[in-house]
Amino acid sequence: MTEEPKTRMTKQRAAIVEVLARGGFRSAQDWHDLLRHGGSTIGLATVYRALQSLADASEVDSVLTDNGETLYRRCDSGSSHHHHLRCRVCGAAEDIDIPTFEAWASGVAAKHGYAHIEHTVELTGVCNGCAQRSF
Amino acid sequence: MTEEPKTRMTKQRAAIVEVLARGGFRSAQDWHDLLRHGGSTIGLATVYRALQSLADASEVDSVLTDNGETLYRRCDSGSSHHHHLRCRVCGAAEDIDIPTFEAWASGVAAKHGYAHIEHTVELTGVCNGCAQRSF
DNA sequence: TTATCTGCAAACATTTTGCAGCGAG
DNA sequence: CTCGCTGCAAAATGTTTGCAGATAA
Repeated sequence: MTEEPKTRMTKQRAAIVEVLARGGFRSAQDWHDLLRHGGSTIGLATVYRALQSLADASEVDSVLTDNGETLYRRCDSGSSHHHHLRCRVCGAAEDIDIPTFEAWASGVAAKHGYAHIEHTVELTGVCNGCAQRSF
Repeated sequence: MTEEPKTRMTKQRAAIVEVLARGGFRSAQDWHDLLRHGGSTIGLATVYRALQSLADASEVDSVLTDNGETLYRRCDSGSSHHHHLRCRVCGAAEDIDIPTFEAWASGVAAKHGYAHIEHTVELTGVCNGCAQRSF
């Protein structure tokens, strides 16, 4: 039988969930720094493992930056598939809807004879606040 | 003064351009394997450096996979900004047009007060041929 | 000639894994 | 008591860099 191990709520995992609650996209290492900074002695590997399992459980979103780092962010649980508009300067992110995009993607795929489509859409920019600060 | 070094057409660079000509997205290491397989004794670092400089010169496209690898492909020179529909199985890729996407992206960005927008759109699937082969 | 390119190996950065002990259930 | 979780350090991966010698222009 295929039996999934059940997740235990440890102090470390709780700490991770807590810092994640403050929102924003950060790399695993950044979250780790944040935790240590807050007094935790949690290990980096543990953070990676926890973020991985949380991502599997769809409790965090993960996106890939241009330089190959993975960023994680607490996911609005219950909310289904969506995308983000992220500020390159301050890391803030808005959840955005793609009303026509999903349909469009399937359409293009079908037209080319492709099946099992997956898509990555990442929008980045400079938010209002950061724009005023920089220019 | 800022003086850009000018590119020399060496045997290795020519070999790289040649294998790139067969099309498809491949990782730097895959291109390297392909070259060695074809009798070249080119070094991996050279392949990385060449792909980098070709990418700077917009002669190759590069995309980032989910597992952090960078894939490179000869770019249809002259053709402007576009996106791809790539087969996860055989690596084939179609250039696709996004008529409404660019406009939509700017719209969403404006609505949220974001400027200097950049976007990444990557579609992957299983192409007709591979689908028949697998199922 | 001479500045760029090359191959090699070592350096890097990020993420994953092995292992012995800890601790939630 | 069990079995998953933890921290540490070591391994793995993908990419970049330093250097001495080769080579295009």
